[in-house]
Amino acid sequence: MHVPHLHDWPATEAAAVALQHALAGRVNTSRPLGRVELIAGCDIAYHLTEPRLFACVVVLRAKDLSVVEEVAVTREVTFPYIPGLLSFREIPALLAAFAELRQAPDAVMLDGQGIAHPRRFGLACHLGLWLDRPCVGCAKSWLVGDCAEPGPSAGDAAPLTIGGEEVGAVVRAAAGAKPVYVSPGHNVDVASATGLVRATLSGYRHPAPTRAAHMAANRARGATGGQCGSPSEGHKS
DNA sequence: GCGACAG
DNA sequence: ATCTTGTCGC
Repeated sequence: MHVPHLHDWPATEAAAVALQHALAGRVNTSRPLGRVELIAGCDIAYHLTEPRLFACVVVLRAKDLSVVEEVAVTREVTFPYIPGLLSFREIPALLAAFAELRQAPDAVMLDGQGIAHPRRFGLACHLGLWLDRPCVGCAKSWLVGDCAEPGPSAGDAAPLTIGGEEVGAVVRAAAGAKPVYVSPGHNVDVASATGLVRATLSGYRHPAPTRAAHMAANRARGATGGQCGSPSEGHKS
């Protein structure tokens, strides 16, 4: 799919924060999600010893959650991990992966926060702006906000708020599993973001799109990234 | 007194 | 994110 240029990449933490403030105002989380036939899940796996990462995008048919396309790319890590600035580390590679996609998905889901972010500009917001497409954040852990423990059953959810404002939901994707933190990234409202996650539950801790992407990313790494041979039988020098 | 920091 | 073995439960 075609990915238009949005901005150049900042090299410093201060510049990145400034860019977040500048772009946050362009995020739209007031619109319900329209028809979703194709949904993309994306994730990244890191090389075990080198500063390199593997970005993967998996497109699923919303109807039956079957995989229709998958693409993986590898890139050099160019930005450090700083809580609140994750997108600057992972988006460049994700964009490269999306650029190789044959079909443009109707919605995107990823591991990370949307507006449930200190500056209301999490990974899902940033990627959503770049792709100019509905994007939902589905993180494995808390970053900001207040919430209650969701019910014990799959699909149970509790609102996630910041200063009284509802920014997302904590969703139990599977009974007996730790909940997931959902928040809209761009071109989706809180209800639709939560609805999309609940509509793609597959019996595991993570919804199908993000789960498939996570596995695909690890597979991509395995082909060239992971260590080879056992630690004890490595070449001696 | 204060204290969750995405991946 | 990544390292890590066995183990408890369906």
